[in-house]
Amino acid sequence: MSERVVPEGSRQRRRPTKRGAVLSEQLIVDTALRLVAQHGAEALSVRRLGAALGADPSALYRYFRNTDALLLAIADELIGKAQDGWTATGDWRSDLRSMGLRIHACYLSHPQAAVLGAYRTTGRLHETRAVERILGILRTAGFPDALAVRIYHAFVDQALAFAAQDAAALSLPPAAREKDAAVWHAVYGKLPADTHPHIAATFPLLAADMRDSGYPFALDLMLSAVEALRTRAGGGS
Amino acid sequence: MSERVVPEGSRQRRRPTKRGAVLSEQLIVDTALRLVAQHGAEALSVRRLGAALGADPSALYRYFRNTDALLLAIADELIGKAQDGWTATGDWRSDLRSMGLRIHACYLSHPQAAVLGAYRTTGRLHETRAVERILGILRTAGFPDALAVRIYHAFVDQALAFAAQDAAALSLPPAAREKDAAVWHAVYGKLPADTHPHIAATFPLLAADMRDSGYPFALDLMLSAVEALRTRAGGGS
DNA sequence: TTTACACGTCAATGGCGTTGACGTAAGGTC
DNA sequence: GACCTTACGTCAACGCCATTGACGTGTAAA
Repeated sequence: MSERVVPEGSRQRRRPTKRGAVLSEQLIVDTALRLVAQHGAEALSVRRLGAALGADPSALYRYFRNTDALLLAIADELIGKAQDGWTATGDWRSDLRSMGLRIHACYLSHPQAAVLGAYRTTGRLHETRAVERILGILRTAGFPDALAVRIYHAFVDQALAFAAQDAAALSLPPAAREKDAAVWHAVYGKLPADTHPHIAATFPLLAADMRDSGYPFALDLMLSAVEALRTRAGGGS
Repeated sequence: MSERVVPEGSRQRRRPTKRGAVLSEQLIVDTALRLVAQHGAEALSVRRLGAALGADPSALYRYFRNTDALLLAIADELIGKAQDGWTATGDWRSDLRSMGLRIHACYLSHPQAAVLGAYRTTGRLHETRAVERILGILRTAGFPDALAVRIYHAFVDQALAFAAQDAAALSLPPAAREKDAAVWHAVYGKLPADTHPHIAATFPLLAADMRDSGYPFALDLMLSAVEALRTRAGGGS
């Protein structure tokens, strides 16, 4: 069997579907994002996507080898959205900080899609750009290569992991989400001090703190530690 | 339709299956964990689990309302396993460190369950015990309550987020996982220095570092930052 | 105008979770 | 031991899923 997928660049014969849609990689990814935004991650199937596009489901296999390839394309689109309009200030700490918060915020604004792609390596355009930028921030700041790489890895994984985690919680079915939230008061608020003294002693603080994401504080902790490493490693400024 | 599931406590008629197995909630959860451990995440389906138990797949619906309930039961088992045999040394930093690494490692050994359970608040026994322990470590170390709570939150979310993230990557179908790994060499190794100078300059380091989880280093960074906070906040020792 | 083939369509395969109906054997009662 | 109730294992079916090979049509190049 010869390859079914034709790379987007060398595509020339575009033929409308029965229902008049003219397909393209971009149209498919956009439609998929819209589908997920409107009906949740579980609404994303080849069959439904085909229906939303006005095409036979199997037509998608002319554009993506399988659903996994499609997922990667969607994930990369998200990474791109997160970086749109970002510019470096030259201060490594605030640059990393803004980059991290942007990734987190962007993924949270497309929670269902984030869940699907946050742990993938796409190797696509937007991803390589992000990698290059973050590595650039660190190396320009004077971190030696080996250290810059380790920090890059920890930083990126942390941003994506928190983003995926918070996105996943956001995209639970409303019933399950409310029930999970209620557990804090229903269970933790009622634990007796003799069996759970530390929870009992801090409960109001705990319940308040757990309502928001732990990411911003975790990010600042990481950046502080990195700053300490930098001065010790002999950086200046 | 009356409820199909009978709570485990009030179960009295145990009837062997055709192939001689006597089912129970515990046996099902254990078998599911074994299935995942032996044959990978994709081996966990109701039909295969039924086969592994020597029972008709639909028999499971006498014990769990649906697969989600089954997966939550499995996840709860995981929280317990992560803490089994853990004891405090009294040194807050190494206690937090071992707790974080345990959670991470335990979740990674059952990826499928970890993915589903890591962002849920169950409020069940094992979970409250873990919360109490971690808060205890921090408060005993002298952190004031408000700070202890913020650190607790960042620490736990980070451990669970990384665990879920790495577990998700692990539970990809083998084909996709290998492809993601291969991308590092196929794409990042071939980026030219004029468009991606930082990636080109650090590629061997990058490819090597990305093979492992970023969590241990991220955890150490967090602990270092916390230690700095503690001395500044006026703790002793 | 002709020709080649890209690509949308169709039909089929084998997997999945889940459900309603059914009968059998287990347990309680006498 | 006989009888009843019903829990629960089994069967068959439904509708979903991703994926694939064959087919034919319309497009674009020659």
